[in-house]
Amino acid sequence: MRAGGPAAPVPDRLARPGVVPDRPGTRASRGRPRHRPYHRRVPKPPVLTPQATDFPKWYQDVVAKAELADNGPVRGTMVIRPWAYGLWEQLQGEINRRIKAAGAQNAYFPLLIPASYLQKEAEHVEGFAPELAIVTQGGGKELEEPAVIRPTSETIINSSFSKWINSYKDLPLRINNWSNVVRWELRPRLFLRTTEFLWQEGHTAHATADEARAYALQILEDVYRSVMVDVMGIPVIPGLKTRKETFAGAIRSWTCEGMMGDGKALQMGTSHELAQNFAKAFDIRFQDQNGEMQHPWQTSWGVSTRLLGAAIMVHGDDHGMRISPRAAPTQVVVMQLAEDDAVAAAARATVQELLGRGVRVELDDRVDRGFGRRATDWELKGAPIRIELGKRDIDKGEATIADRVDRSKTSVPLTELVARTVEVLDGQHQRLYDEALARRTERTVDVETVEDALAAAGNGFARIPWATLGLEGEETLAKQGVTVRCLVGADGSLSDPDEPGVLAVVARAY
RNA sequence: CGGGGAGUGGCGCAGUCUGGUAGCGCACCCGGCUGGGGGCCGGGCGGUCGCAGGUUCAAAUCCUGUCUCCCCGACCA
Repeated sequence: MRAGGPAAPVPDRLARPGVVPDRPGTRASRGRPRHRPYHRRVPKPPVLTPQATDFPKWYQDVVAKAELADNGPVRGTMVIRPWAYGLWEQLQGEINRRIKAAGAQNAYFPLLIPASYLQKEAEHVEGFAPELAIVTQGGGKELEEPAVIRPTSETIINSSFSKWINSYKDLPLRINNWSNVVRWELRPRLFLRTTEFLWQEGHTAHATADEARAYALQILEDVYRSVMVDVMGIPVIPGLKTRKETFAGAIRSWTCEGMMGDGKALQMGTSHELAQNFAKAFDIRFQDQNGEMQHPWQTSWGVSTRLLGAAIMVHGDDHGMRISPRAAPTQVVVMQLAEDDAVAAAARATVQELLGRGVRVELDDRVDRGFGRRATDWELKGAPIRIELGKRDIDKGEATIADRVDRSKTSVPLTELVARTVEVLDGQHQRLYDEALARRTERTVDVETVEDALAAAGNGFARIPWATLGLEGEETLAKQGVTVRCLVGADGSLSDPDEPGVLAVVARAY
């Protein structure tokens, strides 16, 4: 940086390779089509591979320019800014509703956990010990027993479960906790792996192993996959984690894996079968119908603010974020373009009408800012639709609908404005999903050898028979930075590794 | 821990090699013009140069030490 004299001018656009900055510039305004792309055609960006250094750069640019998050003062911590937090709140709402529909209740457990609790489950402590933050002082005095800042809450929640569960009539017990947790990760990345992150963690206890397993899968399907697919518009692969990737203390971990814009995988949510491991460690027992004492069978499951990272990396384009209207904190931004009473009145009326239709709408009347700045800001944030209302429009009895998904603009009569807006809004989710699915399909290949899997993982996902890969193959790949993301049945179903025909999905991952 | 890079107004940087009045862009404030894609003109506010010590008449700049942050990899929601 300092060696070569003045740095080359960097275009103030999001830096993505091969993209000519598309300064809108002059454009003939006469005889323009009613539906038009509003950017000069630019060459498609080259296919980004996981090895390319540009995607992480692009990601960081989006996070900064769309004002999603800042680094906190302590390494790895994150300030979540309003737009990103608004998105999180939307996701929380959708997740919360589904969790409750699945029969779980919300409760809250403490941030601080006695250090000894972590010790009680051998694999669990081994898995988390390296990344614990530990409080050794309180009130100016050395604590008799250090307190761990929760990295996850299995231990403290199960210590309560042991008090709450006595009879088979107390089962199933299904508790969810919205919280923040701290894991001292080696390399933090905003949203994807921060030292502190927000999440929900569900913890349940059941009378039988089958019931516990069914519930873990129910959460995976009805809560996680549903929110990712139906709300965020992100196709995911539900599957089983390999032994190597299983949660510390669980016997099976299920995952929803998503493919990011550069072909890398991201684990977007997990659901674990804990068997009786924690029940034994915390002496949770119930008396069954026959009067026998038994340990319950348990699950735990969680999704975190990492989902926001996925939202950015799956749908983002050269102009910033794109968000499904089902998840967007604001679905429609009504832009008042001129300091003019008629325009202002029309803008306010449009906002009111949209509110009446149940649309999350925001008025942008910052007429003291240049139009370009305002439009670009909303585009970076990925607001699904902008309605542009200026004097020209009003005089003609029209308004402009700007669609963030394909960056098209359409002039519509004011009388049809709200109906057309809702129509466009309704179609956006599917278009985003289809785009992401098409990319994943294009970048997923079936292979038969470890070498081919390794090569293919440079571009996206590779599927290889688990019987062919095996534990050895998994190790070989891992040394090259390629991991088995999950195991799926040949027909895409959830399967056990022992079943014939099971496929391993391998990829590089975040 | 290994490999790179950086600490200079709020943000991004130049200045360091060759010591000598701390600069630029953006942002911000004021006034005006503009307003359909990151606007224009004019006027302003704002800096103990990461920290500590040393050399020197004089240190952002040279020397020694130290701290922190960022990026790439190993760990992981």
